[in-house]
Amino acid sequence: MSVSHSEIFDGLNEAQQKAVTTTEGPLLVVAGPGTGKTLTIVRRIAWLVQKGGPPENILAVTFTNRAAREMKERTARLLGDAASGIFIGTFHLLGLRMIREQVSRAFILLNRDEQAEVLKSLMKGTSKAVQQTLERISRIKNFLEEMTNPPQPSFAKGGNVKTAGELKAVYENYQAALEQRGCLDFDDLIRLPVELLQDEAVGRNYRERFRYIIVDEYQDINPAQYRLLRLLTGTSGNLCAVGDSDQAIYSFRGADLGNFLNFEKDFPGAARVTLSQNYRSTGVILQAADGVIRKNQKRIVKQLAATREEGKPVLLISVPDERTEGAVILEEIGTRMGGMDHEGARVNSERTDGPCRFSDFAVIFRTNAQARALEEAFAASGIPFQMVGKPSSVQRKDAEETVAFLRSLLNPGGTGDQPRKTQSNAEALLLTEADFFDPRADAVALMTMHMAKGLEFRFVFIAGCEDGLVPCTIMKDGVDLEEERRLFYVGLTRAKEELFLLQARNRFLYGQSLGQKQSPFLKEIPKELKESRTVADKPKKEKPEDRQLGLF
DNA sequence: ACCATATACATTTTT
DNA sequence: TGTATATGGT
Repeated sequence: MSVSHSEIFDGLNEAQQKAVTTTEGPLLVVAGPGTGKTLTIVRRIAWLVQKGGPPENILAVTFTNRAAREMKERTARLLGDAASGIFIGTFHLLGLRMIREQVSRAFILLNRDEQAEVLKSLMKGTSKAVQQTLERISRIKNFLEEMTNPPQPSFAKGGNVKTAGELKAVYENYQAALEQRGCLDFDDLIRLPVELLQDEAVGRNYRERFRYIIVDEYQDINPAQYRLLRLLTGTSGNLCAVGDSDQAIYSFRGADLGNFLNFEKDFPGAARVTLSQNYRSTGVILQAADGVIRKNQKRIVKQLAATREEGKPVLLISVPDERTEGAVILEEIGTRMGGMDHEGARVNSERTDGPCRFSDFAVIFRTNAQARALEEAFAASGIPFQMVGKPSSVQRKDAEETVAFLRSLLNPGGTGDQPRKTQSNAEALLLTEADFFDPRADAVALMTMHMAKGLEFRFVFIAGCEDGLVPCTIMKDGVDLEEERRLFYVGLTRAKEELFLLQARNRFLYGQSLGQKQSPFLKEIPKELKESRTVADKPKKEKPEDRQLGLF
């Protein structure tokens, strides 16, 4: 084949090499942030191909289109044509393909609004009640809830709770309606393949085809995805589970960290490789992050080792309110960008780390409600920024038009004889708003901690490091503190060079003021790693940021 | 059918 | 605080 031994192992450390070459039997790859996880997976795929097996035997699944795209591109770059036979894609794309192969090529995939429309016609109640019922149907389809279970207390507040019997009836009506219209919802893309694989012949077919399975972000799989994998793998199959217990941040949606923690019990004889060499962050950032995450109990412990310099201390900045928070962030960005000449080219960049681009900066926060103040500050400054996960109005329109067009091509009662173009385009329906984030756009990225996973930036600002927000306890009690800590950890470990943690002493959110106390997680960062700065309550008559902002 | 006003309410969300 | 839904008047 086209790829050489040295190309596969070039630049890999020992652990990465082991993760690449341990191909037979179950394998758990514990991959901390910035440890070359994707590189390792890509090289593993190359190794499997180089060993001579058909590329069709390889299945690599991820959660996001973003991750799948990256993996696909890098694999193609390394392997060329040989890469085309490998399945690299999201769980949902895999399910989609299986349904096409086994059931039908012509069906319509319903988005959330369309689901609601279908359900609305089948039940009485407010649209809120419809949403809640939809949520329960989704939980059932993902095996998070039994159909016969009594209603969860968390659903009781809407006042439109269904008994188990009522729910069952609505569920069945809903499914019948989908079937009648030739529709599937997103959950069906996993649920239905799980059902199909129960069939002995179908199961055997796919197990023989997918001899080598790689699953990225294994810590975030939910029960439905777990079942799918189990059915594809069999008991002694070659399942390579890659993930990090410390970055499990989707349990609120049914992701079950237990799958990751118990992998070795679950798959007896499993080998384990830990990738702990970190190539992303400074030593200080890694130690700070470790100081926080080590407080968690539910984890597979690993000690990240820095390969970069120690770096600057983490800067804790206390500001009077959320407006100052934005201003301080802008000021720090301005300082690092230096001035610009008339053409917009940057001048004055004598940093050893190279000149900065706007895209080297990210502002990360816990709740979307915080975005407004920051967005306003950025908009007023003229510094280019993009909200990750929220497409601009132009992008939204684009996406809507594309989806509408694609839908117009699909005939519900189709014979299954769709033109090829339509078939592959239909996969574009799996695209999500997050896929419109353009990493090459030279703009500061603003996003929630959840959206930040998998990304990295030279300079990271975490806004709203206050008790009540980090961890986020203002809305609900009984918050999973460990998950909140992981979320903060994800935020911290996005930073390559400098990390800023901002705390507003007063913050107006949801019509009330918060933020007297700083986040308890800040105390978990060893004090020798941090430096504090306080911006006084009353700024002087001329705000310092005004001068700096004027440049842009 | 429409608009104005009241009132409830609020995390995170890969597909 | 703001939004989104509910209500009440015309």
